[in-house]
Amino acid sequence: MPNPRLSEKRWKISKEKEIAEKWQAENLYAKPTIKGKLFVIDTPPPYASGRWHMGGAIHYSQIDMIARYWRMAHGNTWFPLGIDRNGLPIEGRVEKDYKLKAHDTPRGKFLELCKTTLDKYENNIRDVMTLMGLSVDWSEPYRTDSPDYRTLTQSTFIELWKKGLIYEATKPNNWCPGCQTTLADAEVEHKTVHSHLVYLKFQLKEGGTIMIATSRPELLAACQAIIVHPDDEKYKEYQGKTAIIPIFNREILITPRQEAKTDFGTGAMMVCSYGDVNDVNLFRDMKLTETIVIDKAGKMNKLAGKYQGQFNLKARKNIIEDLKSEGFVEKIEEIEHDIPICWRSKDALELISLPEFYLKQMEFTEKIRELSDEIIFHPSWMKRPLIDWIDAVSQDWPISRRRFYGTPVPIFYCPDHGAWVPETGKYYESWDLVLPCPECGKDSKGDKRVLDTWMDSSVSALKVSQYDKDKEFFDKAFPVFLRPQAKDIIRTWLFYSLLRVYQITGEKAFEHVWISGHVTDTHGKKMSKSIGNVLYPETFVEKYGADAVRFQGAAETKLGADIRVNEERIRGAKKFVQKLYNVARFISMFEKPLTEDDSLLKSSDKWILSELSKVIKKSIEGYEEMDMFIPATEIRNFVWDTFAPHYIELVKTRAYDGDQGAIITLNLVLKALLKLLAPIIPFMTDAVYRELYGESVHTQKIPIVEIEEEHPTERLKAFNEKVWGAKKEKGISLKEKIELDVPLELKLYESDLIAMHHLKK
RNA sequence: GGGGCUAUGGUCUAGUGGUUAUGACGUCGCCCUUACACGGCGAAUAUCCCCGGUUCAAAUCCGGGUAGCCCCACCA
Repeated sequence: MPNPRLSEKRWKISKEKEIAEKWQAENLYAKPTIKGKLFVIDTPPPYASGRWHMGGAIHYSQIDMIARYWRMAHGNTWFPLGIDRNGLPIEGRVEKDYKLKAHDTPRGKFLELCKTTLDKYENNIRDVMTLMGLSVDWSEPYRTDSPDYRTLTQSTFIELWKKGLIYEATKPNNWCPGCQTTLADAEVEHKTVHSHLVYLKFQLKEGGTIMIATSRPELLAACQAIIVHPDDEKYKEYQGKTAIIPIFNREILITPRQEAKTDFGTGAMMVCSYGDVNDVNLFRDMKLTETIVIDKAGKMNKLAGKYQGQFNLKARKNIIEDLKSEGFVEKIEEIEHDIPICWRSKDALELISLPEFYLKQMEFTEKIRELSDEIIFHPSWMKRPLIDWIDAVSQDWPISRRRFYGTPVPIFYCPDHGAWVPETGKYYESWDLVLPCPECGKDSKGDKRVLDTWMDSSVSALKVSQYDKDKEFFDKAFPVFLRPQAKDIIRTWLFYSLLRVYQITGEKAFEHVWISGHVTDTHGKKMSKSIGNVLYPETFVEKYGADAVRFQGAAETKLGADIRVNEERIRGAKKFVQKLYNVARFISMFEKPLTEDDSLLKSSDKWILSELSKVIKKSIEGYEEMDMFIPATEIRNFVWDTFAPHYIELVKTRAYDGDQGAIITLNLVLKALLKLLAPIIPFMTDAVYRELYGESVHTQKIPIVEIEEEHPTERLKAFNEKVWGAKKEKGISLKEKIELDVPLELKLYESDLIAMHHLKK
């Protein structure tokens, strides 16, 4: 056996590290210089508030596959990186890690702790990204908490303020008692809880009683009306009468309103500030006076009388007891209903009125729907959740947060001239800053609040396209080629990005949007620390290599579906990487062919090349749809089911004899396979390509279809299987001779078949 | 209450009108055939969720269910 040029018998996964370093040294993934259209990827800036698990590793590997393919197929691709560092998650992490409360800690000190903690997690993310072989350009990562990035956020704020799209208003909004801040609707999740529906008798001033059902009896003190449906015969005579609130003995009016449903509870409903959004609307429409009885910590305030100081759940329990003992309770039903909770802390939300800044979005929803029709979604049905959310948007976006680690609201207050905004293009640490009023020069203090972190990340498309830095680059890069992201942030990151970028540029932010499912554990369960099913990438990379982890990430499920991490499958992927290496090693035994002259090719050679052409075509189609499942499985099946067992066996003898046709073909196929798989398994393919062909595979062009001929592939395979079966049946070894005729339709390949099977006539 | 996705051998999965229904893992035989035993050859294992319909023909199209996951929605 001749010496293979690939000397190592096995592919050593420890080589992945060397290769990654080589990529760095050669600066392979640098920002393209400007010529023609630029393909910029609006990489999701990972949030640096915790150790990265398999979810991040696989998600970003998939994005990397798109980036690598696009670079090889279309050139001019830039895969930058940002790190998201603003907002609640890091504050929560710091409060937990250091066992303190942000509101009780000096602001400067707290911000410093956030920074250090962020750096720690950011390093972990970078390590994992390097480990996974991401082809990001590390040279200029942006951080959303850097003065540079925050300048962009503030400048866009100032622009929109001047356009009149931002205003301050006091209206009831989602309040998280745990995080001590207002939240946007997009940050609200729902949870089903067991609760009680309490039927209460209200005395009427005019005599008699009316019964209402409520799940929030602790809000009785805030009750301002009872409504009944205008057509409800049961309550016709009650309309306009006055009821007396139990315990608090305040008088309220019974009013007919369409909103009351005759078939729920008793048909009569109390309206309090604020049990839910329905109440908010009724207060507004009926011009009721709001009475807030729950404070910002979630405790009852002094308006709640004897219940003051109790958390609302506790107060609810107590008031039910009191109502019972005073004979107001008719009955109590067990119910299940959904309550709004905070996306971060999972605390139950209250509706509280506070002055906040709002960004107008109601008047833009129609436009965003139109823009979304101009964007190609991968997969197409993922547009649905976005449209659903657009339809669900019901109020403007509250963008100010009563928190600390965020971009400060760039608003200053002159004692004489009121709120004003400074010039764009600079960073303002407003909470710690006093500026002279542009009108009168008087000291103007900055606002103490910060912006919703989505105000920062929603302009990432502008950041990566150099909107604020490089006009020439921006013109070539905008709208941004691709927004890849996970499905759980459609209503936040995707929606807000489309909104904000449109408000600034008047255009769609992206040409393509690629949305992936969740990465789950082996059983399809979301990974979570409390369940204890969290898997970390380092373990798998160490055992099977990043190539194998990536391959399973590509070959596991189709576009948009959830991805299950499965160790068995990663092991299977490792086998495939090894199999391909073995094929390459076999081919490397023969001297590199001097020409690629196709007049030297035999029928068998043309057969495998036309099979290869089909695989290339299908793979490219898959890659263009950004669905790596297609190339991964197509190529895998081709290598394992066609190329290795049939073609290689067919031409082995010829190749050992030094036949150029066979050797040229083997190399052509190998090169094509390495290139086609390079986006998915970048390490092994690069090592082999460099060793055999002297260049990096990642700087190659994706191959195009070369030969298309009709060949009886299935019959060829069937014949081989027939011979193997026959030898097996006779109990003879494969190298023994056997008497069999080559069928007529396979005459073209007769000489190879005879040599392969040791046929005799 | 509305919507999306999914439903195929023990497990996972391919398959958008005609196939002996793919492949992987696992199981069971046989084999170190000069790239590969992390391999090769072969075997067993499927009422293609249920009920109707369209069609010469349905896993595949249509209607209606059921189950799981997810999203949206003010049932007090």
